[in-house]
Amino acid sequence: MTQSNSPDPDQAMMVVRPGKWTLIVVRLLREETLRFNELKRYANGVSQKMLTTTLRELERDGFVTRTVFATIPPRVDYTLTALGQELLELADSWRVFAARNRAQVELARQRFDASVGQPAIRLIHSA
Amino acid sequence: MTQSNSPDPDQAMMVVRPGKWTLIVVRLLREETLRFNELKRYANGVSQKMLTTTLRELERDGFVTRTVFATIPPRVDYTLTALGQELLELADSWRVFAARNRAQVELARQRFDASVGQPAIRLIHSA
DNA sequence: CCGCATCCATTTTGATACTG
DNA sequence: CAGTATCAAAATGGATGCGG
Repeated sequence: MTQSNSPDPDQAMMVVRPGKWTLIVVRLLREETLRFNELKRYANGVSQKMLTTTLRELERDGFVTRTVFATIPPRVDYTLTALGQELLELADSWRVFAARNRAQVELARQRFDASVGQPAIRLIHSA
Repeated sequence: MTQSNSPDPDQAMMVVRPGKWTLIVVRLLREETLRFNELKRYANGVSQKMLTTTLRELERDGFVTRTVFATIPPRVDYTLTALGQELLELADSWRVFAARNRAQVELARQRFDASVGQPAIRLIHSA
Protein backbone atom coordinates (compact mmCIF):
# COMPACT_ATOMS: atom_id res chain seq x y z
CA MET A 1 0.00 0.00 0.00
CA THR A 2 1.26 3.40 -0.92
CA GLN A 3 -1.76 5.43 0.08
CA SER A 4 -3.52 5.83 3.37
CA ASN A 5 -6.77 3.99 3.67
CA SER A 6 -9.92 5.86 4.66
CA PRO A 7 -10.53 5.56 8.36
CA ASP A 8 -14.23 6.42 8.02
CA PRO A 9 -15.33 4.99 4.71
CA ASP A 10 -18.84 6.25 4.34
CA GLN A 11 -18.88 9.71 5.77
CA ALA A 12 -15.31 10.54 4.95
CA MET A 13 -15.85 9.69 1.35
CA MET A 14 -18.86 11.69 0.38
CA VAL A 15 -20.32 13.62 3.31
CA VAL A 16 -23.63 12.71 1.79
CA ARG A 17 -24.54 9.84 -0.43
CA PRO A 18 -26.61 11.51 -3.10
CA GLY A 19 -30.04 10.06 -3.64
CA LYS A 20 -31.43 9.18 -6.99
CA TRP A 21 -32.64 12.74 -7.62
CA THR A 22 -30.15 14.84 -5.72
CA LEU A 23 -27.79 15.71 -8.53
CA ILE A 24 -30.61 16.11 -11.01
CA VAL A 25 -32.31 18.68 -8.81
CA VAL A 26 -29.07 20.50 -8.20
CA ARG A 27 -28.47 20.77 -11.90
CA LEU A 28 -31.96 22.10 -12.49
CA LEU A 29 -31.24 24.90 -10.06
CA ARG A 30 -28.09 25.86 -11.94
CA GLU A 31 -28.94 29.49 -12.40
CA GLU A 32 -32.52 29.92 -11.46
CA THR A 33 -34.79 29.81 -8.53
CA LEU A 34 -37.45 27.22 -9.14
CA ARG A 35 -40.73 26.42 -7.47
CA PHE A 36 -41.62 23.01 -6.21
CA ASN A 37 -43.87 22.09 -9.07
CA GLU A 38 -41.45 23.43 -11.62
CA LEU A 39 -38.81 21.11 -10.28
CA LYS A 40 -41.31 18.31 -10.29
CA ARG A 41 -42.06 18.91 -13.93
CA TYR A 42 -38.48 19.31 -15.10
CA ALA A 43 -37.15 16.32 -13.24
CA ASN A 44 -38.66 13.53 -15.21
CA GLY A 45 -40.56 11.00 -13.16
CA VAL A 46 -39.87 12.08 -9.62
CA SER A 47 -42.68 11.53 -7.15
CA GLN A 48 -43.83 14.29 -4.89
CA LYS A 49 -42.56 12.42 -1.91
CA MET A 50 -39.08 11.88 -3.23
CA LEU A 51 -38.78 15.45 -4.42
CA THR A 52 -39.78 16.69 -1.00
CA THR A 53 -37.33 14.34 0.65
CA THR A 54 -34.54 15.33 -1.71
CA LEU A 55 -35.16 19.03 -1.23
CA ARG A 56 -35.32 18.70 2.53
CA GLU A 57 -32.01 16.95 2.59
CA LEU A 58 -30.43 19.52 0.32
CA GLU A 59 -31.80 22.26 2.53
CA ARG A 60 -30.63 20.57 5.69
CA ASP A 61 -27.12 20.18 4.35
CA GLY A 62 -26.98 23.80 3.28
CA PHE A 63 -27.03 23.26 -0.47
CA VAL A 64 -30.33 24.99 -1.18
CA THR A 65 -32.42 27.63 0.49
CA ARG A 66 -36.14 27.27 0.81
CA THR A 67 -38.29 30.38 0.68
CA VAL A 68 -41.94 30.19 1.59
CA PHE A 69 -44.41 32.84 0.45
CA ALA A 70 -47.51 33.02 2.57
CA THR A 71 -49.72 33.67 -0.39
CA ILE A 72 -52.77 31.92 -1.66
CA PRO A 73 -52.06 29.66 -3.26
CA PRO A 74 -48.80 29.06 -1.43
CA ARG A 75 -45.49 29.26 -3.18
CA VAL A 76 -42.11 27.84 -2.27
CA ASP A 77 -38.90 28.76 -4.02
CA TYR A 78 -35.69 26.80 -4.06
CA THR A 79 -32.28 28.26 -4.82
CA LEU A 80 -28.74 27.01 -4.71
CA THR A 81 -26.52 28.40 -1.99
CA ALA A 82 -22.83 29.07 -2.55
CA LEU A 83 -22.18 25.60 -1.21
CA GLY A 84 -24.78 24.31 -3.59
CA GLN A 85 -22.89 25.85 -6.48
CA GLU A 86 -19.93 23.69 -5.59
CA LEU A 87 -22.09 20.63 -5.48
CA LEU A 88 -23.33 21.66 -8.89
CA GLU A 89 -19.82 21.48 -10.24
CA LEU A 90 -19.53 17.97 -8.94
CA ALA A 91 -22.85 17.09 -10.50
CA ASP A 92 -21.61 18.43 -13.80
CA SER A 93 -18.49 16.33 -13.52
CA TRP A 94 -20.61 13.23 -13.18
CA ARG A 95 -22.75 14.29 -16.08
CA VAL A 96 -19.73 14.82 -18.30
CA PHE A 97 -18.24 11.52 -17.24
CA ALA A 98 -21.49 9.74 -17.98
CA ALA A 99 -21.89 11.37 -21.34
CA ARG A 100 -18.36 10.55 -22.41
CA ASN A 101 -18.24 6.98 -21.19
CA ARG A 102 -21.75 5.65 -21.38
CA ALA A 103 -21.11 3.83 -24.64
CA GLN A 104 -17.96 2.21 -23.36
CA VAL A 105 -19.60 1.12 -20.13
CA GLU A 106 -22.53 -0.36 -21.94
CA LEU A 107 -20.23 -2.23 -24.24
CA ALA A 108 -18.33 -3.61 -21.28
CA ARG A 109 -21.62 -4.73 -19.78
CA GLN A 110 -22.64 -6.54 -22.90
CA ARG A 111 -19.33 -8.35 -23.05
CA PHE A 112 -19.53 -9.26 -19.38
CA ASP A 113 -23.10 -10.48 -19.59
CA ALA A 114 -22.30 -12.49 -22.69
CA SER A 115 -19.42 -14.36 -21.10
CA VAL A 116 -19.45 -14.45 -17.33
CA GLY A 117 -23.14 -13.84 -17.09
CA GLN A 118 -23.69 -16.85 -19.25
CA PRO A 119 -24.97 -19.70 -17.07
CA ALA A 120 -24.29 -23.21 -18.32
CA ILE A 121 -27.96 -23.40 -19.11
CA ARG A 122 -29.29 -20.27 -20.75
CA LEU A 123 -32.56 -18.76 -19.73
CA ILE A 124 -35.00 -19.27 -22.55
CA HIS A 125 -37.64 -16.72 -21.75
CA SER A 126 -38.10 -15.47 -25.29
CA ALA A 127 -38.14 -16.55 -28.89
CA MET B 1 -35.85 27.44 -17.74
CA THR B 2 -32.65 28.14 -19.54
CA GLN B 3 -31.32 24.63 -19.68
CA SER B 4 -32.75 21.50 -21.15
CA ASN B 5 -34.10 19.07 -18.65
CA SER B 6 -32.77 15.54 -18.58
CA PRO B 7 -34.94 13.25 -20.61
CA ASP B 8 -33.66 10.15 -18.81
CA PRO B 9 -32.90 11.30 -15.31
CA ASP B 10 -31.36 8.24 -13.75
CA GLN B 11 -29.26 6.68 -16.44
CA ALA B 12 -28.39 9.87 -18.23
CA MET B 13 -27.11 11.41 -15.07
CA MET B 14 -24.65 8.91 -13.76
CA VAL B 15 -24.45 5.79 -15.94
CA VAL B 16 -24.16 3.98 -12.64
CA ARG B 17 -25.28 4.99 -9.24
CA PRO B 18 -22.27 4.19 -7.13
CA GLY B 19 -22.90 1.92 -4.20
CA LYS B 20 -21.74 2.65 -0.72
CA TRP B 21 -18.31 1.12 -1.33
CA THR B 22 -17.75 1.76 -5.03
CA LEU B 23 -15.71 4.93 -4.84
CA ILE B 24 -13.81 3.72 -1.81
CA VAL B 25 -12.69 0.61 -3.63
CA VAL B 26 -11.74 2.56 -6.70
CA ARG B 27 -9.60 4.87 -4.64
CA LEU B 28 -7.87 1.95 -2.97
CA LEU B 29 -6.86 0.68 -6.38
CA ARG B 30 -5.30 4.02 -7.28
CA GLU B 31 -1.93 2.71 -8.28
CA GLU B 32 -1.76 -0.84 -7.15
CA THR B 33 -3.25 -4.18 -7.87
CA LEU B 34 -4.89 -5.48 -4.73
CA ARG B 35 -6.17 -8.86 -3.69
CA PHE B 36 -9.66 -9.45 -2.38
CA ASN B 37 -8.70 -9.65 1.26
CA GLU B 38 -6.41 -6.68 0.99
CA LEU B 39 -9.30 -4.61 -0.24
CA LYS B 40 -11.46 -6.04 2.49
CA ARG B 41 -8.93 -4.99 5.09
CA TYR B 42 -8.28 -1.51 3.73
CA ALA B 43 -11.91 -0.63 3.20
CA ASN B 44 -13.10 -0.24 6.73
CA GLY B 45 -16.13 -2.31 7.60
CA VAL B 46 -17.17 -3.77 4.29
CA SER B 47 -18.65 -7.25 4.40
CA GLN B 48 -17.27 -9.81 1.99
CA LYS B 49 -20.63 -9.99 0.34
CA MET B 50 -20.77 -6.28 -0.39
CA LEU B 51 -17.18 -6.23 -1.50
CA THR B 52 -17.87 -9.05 -3.89
CA THR B 53 -20.94 -7.29 -5.22
CA THR B 54 -19.10 -4.00 -5.59
CA LEU B 55 -16.19 -5.60 -7.40
CA ARG B 56 -18.47 -7.57 -9.71
CA GLU B 57 -20.24 -4.41 -10.71
CA LEU B 58 -17.01 -2.56 -11.29
CA GLU B 59 -15.77 -5.44 -13.38
CA ARG B 60 -18.99 -5.64 -15.35
CA ASP B 61 -18.90 -1.95 -16.16
CA GLY B 62 -15.29 -2.18 -17.28
CA PHE B 63 -13.72 -0.21 -14.44
CA VAL B 64 -11.62 -3.00 -12.99
CA THR B 65 -10.10 -6.22 -14.27
CA ARG B 66 -10.26 -9.39 -12.26
CA THR B 67 -7.40 -11.85 -12.51
CA VAL B 68 -7.73 -15.29 -11.01
CA PHE B 69 -4.71 -17.40 -10.16
CA ALA B 70 -5.42 -21.10 -9.97
CA THR B 71 -3.16 -21.59 -7.00
CA ILE B 72 -3.71 -23.04 -3.58
CA PRO B 73 -4.75 -21.04 -1.77
CA PRO B 74 -6.51 -19.15 -4.53
CA ARG B 75 -5.65 -15.60 -5.35
CA VAL B 76 -7.63 -12.92 -7.16
CA ASP B 77 -6.18 -9.60 -8.19
CA TYR B 78 -8.10 -6.45 -8.96
CA THR B 79 -6.74 -3.58 -11.01
CA LEU B 80 -8.15 -0.41 -12.44
CA THR B 81 -8.64 -0.24 -16.18
CA ALA B 82 -8.07 2.94 -18.15
CA LEU B 83 -11.77 3.64 -17.73
CA GLY B 84 -11.36 2.95 -14.05
CA GLN B 85 -8.68 5.62 -13.86
CA GLU B 86 -11.21 8.13 -15.04
CA LEU B 87 -13.67 7.01 -12.43
CA LEU B 88 -10.88 7.43 -9.93
CA GLU B 89 -10.60 11.09 -10.83
CA LEU B 90 -14.28 11.49 -10.15
CA ALA B 91 -13.90 9.68 -6.85
CA ASP B 92 -11.11 12.04 -5.93
CA SER B 93 -13.29 15.02 -6.78
CA TRP B 94 -15.88 13.77 -4.33
CA ARG B 95 -13.25 13.17 -1.72
CA VAL B 96 -11.87 16.67 -2.09
CA PHE B 97 -15.33 18.15 -1.99
CA ALA B 98 -16.15 16.19 1.13
CA ALA B 99 -12.93 17.11 2.85
CA ARG B 100 -13.34 20.79 2.10
CA ASN B 101 -16.99 21.13 2.97
CA ARG B 102 -17.70 18.59 5.67
CA ALA B 103 -17.50 21.13 8.44
CA GLN B 104 -19.81 23.52 6.68
CA VAL B 105 -22.33 20.82 5.90
CA GLU B 106 -22.35 19.58 9.44
CA LEU B 107 -22.86 23.08 10.72
CA ALA B 108 -25.78 23.54 8.35
CA ARG B 109 -27.26 20.31 9.65
CA GLN B 110 -27.00 21.42 13.24
CA ARG B 111 -28.69 24.68 12.46
CA PHE B 112 -31.42 22.95 10.52
CA ASP B 113 -32.06 20.36 13.18
CA ALA B 114 -32.14 23.02 15.86
CA SER B 115 -34.69 25.20 14.13
CA VAL B 116 -36.83 23.42 11.60
CA GLY B 117 -36.64 20.22 13.56
CA GLN B 118 -38.62 22.05 16.18
CA PRO B 119 -41.93 23.31 14.82
CA ALA B 120 -43.14 26.56 16.37
CA ILE B 121 -46.22 24.77 17.53
CA ARG B 122 -45.49 21.24 18.47
CA LEU B 123 -47.79 18.62 17.10
CA ILE B 124 -50.11 17.65 19.89
CA HIS B 125 -51.22 14.25 18.78
CA SER B 126 -49.84 12.65 21.88
CA ALA B 127 -49.42 13.26 25.57
C1' DC C 1 -49.84 24.77 -4.44
C1' DC C 2 -46.98 22.61 -1.31
C1' DG C 3 -45.96 18.80 1.21
C1' DC C 4 -46.74 15.69 5.23
C1' DA C 5 -48.46 10.96 6.80
C1' DT C 6 -49.42 6.39 6.04
C1' DC C 7 -49.21 2.11 3.95
C1' DC C 8 -46.81 -0.99 0.97
C1' DA C 9 -43.34 -2.90 -2.55
C1' DT C 10 -38.68 -3.03 -3.92
C1' DT C 11 -33.83 -2.48 -3.23
C1' DT C 12 -29.85 -2.44 -0.63
C1' DT C 13 -27.02 -3.80 2.99
C1' DG C 14 -25.43 -6.76 6.42
C1' DA C 15 -24.49 -11.14 9.57
C1' DT C 16 -23.61 -15.74 9.42
C1' DA C 17 -22.59 -20.19 7.75
C1' DC C 18 -20.68 -23.01 4.28
C1' DT C 19 -17.57 -24.50 -0.03
C1' DG C 20 -13.56 -25.39 -3.58
C1' DC D 1 -8.29 -17.16 0.16
C1' DA D 2 -12.07 -15.98 -2.22
C1' DG D 3 -16.01 -16.47 -2.71
C1' DT D 4 -21.58 -18.32 -2.60
C1' DA D 5 -26.06 -19.13 -0.08
C1' DT D 6 -29.35 -17.83 3.09
C1' DC D 7 -31.74 -15.08 6.09
C1' DA D 8 -32.77 -10.81 8.31
C1' DA D 9 -32.79 -5.82 8.69
C1' DA D 10 -32.72 -1.29 6.96
C1' DA D 11 -33.01 2.14 3.48
C1' DT D 12 -35.35 3.68 -0.46
C1' DG D 13 -39.14 4.51 -3.60
C1' DG D 14 -43.99 4.96 -4.87
C1' DA D 15 -49.34 5.60 -4.37
C1' DT D 16 -52.78 7.79 -2.15
C1' DG D 17 -55.31 10.70 1.00
C1' DC D 18 -55.34 14.66 4.05
C1' DG D 19 -54.31 19.52 5.52
C1' DG D 20 -52.63 24.47 5.72
